[in-house]
Amino acid sequence: MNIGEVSKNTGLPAKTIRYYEDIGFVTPARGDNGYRSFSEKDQHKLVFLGRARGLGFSIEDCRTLLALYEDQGRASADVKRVAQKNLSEIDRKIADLQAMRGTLSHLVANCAGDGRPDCPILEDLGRS
Amino acid sequence: MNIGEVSKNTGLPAKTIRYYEDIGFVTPARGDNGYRSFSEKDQHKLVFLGRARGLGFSIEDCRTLLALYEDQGRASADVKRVAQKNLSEIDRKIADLQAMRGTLSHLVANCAGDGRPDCPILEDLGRS
DNA sequence: ATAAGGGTTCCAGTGACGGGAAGGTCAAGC
DNA sequence: GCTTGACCTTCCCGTCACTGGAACCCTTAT
Repeated sequence: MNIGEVSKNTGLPAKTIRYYEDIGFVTPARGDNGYRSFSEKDQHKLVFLGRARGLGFSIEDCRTLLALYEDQGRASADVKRVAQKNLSEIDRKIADLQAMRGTLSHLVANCAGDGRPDCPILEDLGRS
Repeated sequence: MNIGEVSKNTGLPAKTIRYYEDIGFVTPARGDNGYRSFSEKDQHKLVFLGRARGLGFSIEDCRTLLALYEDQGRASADVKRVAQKNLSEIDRKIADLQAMRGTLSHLVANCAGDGRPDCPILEDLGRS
């Protein structure tokens, strides 16, 4: 398969697939014309990676997960540890965003949003 | 004031303050030795910027907010619009993260996390 | 005189790609 | 055979908001 078809099948942009080759996630064969020739297994890996990225795993975590995926003798504890770390990270990000959201929504609610210059948002940002 | 003191007072790293000068947020005077010499007003702006960044506003939004802050004839509607856009963006990010969190926490909960290779996390990522 | 602790500029790197240029290849239609 | 258009290739720069580090200058205290 050429990269275009793999892109369509996996939902990953061709640019991303080339990048994933650069960083060693897949190593597709090459045809005589220099085109990448992806196997089913390559495509399957890319689907795996797309899903892992979609769950917020970093590239390095994906590398670990892919290695575990291909290691029949893995311990599920190793997988779980990576996933839990990511989960904690996600929780931290949510908490950060919710703290921002709390302050900001309060300020927005109190701003008249009319033609007058008085604005609690700017007052808060500029308070001494 | 030298950059070190301003850094301490504002909580912003000196590197960040220099960067904020580069992009035109502040234009501190210079002493004979070439050192930056910050006024109270410069420092106040930096505090403002630090708070705005802390609420998730982008650099470009900060630029807009700073201009509005310094414009006595502003309309609070202009400020509110910027803030609401940021709030929407934050909401979108929270929703994305919570979707990840939902899937991931479910998978983590179902993973034994022991020495055996069976792992619902990898199974899900690799499902066909 | 020296050492510590400021300050300065400039360049490169981060994460995970995306945009776009310059060019090679392939299949279809005329 | 020629052209057209869609596809593919590599390469390099840009993103965002900084951060790290090198190489060097200035100030103050000992």
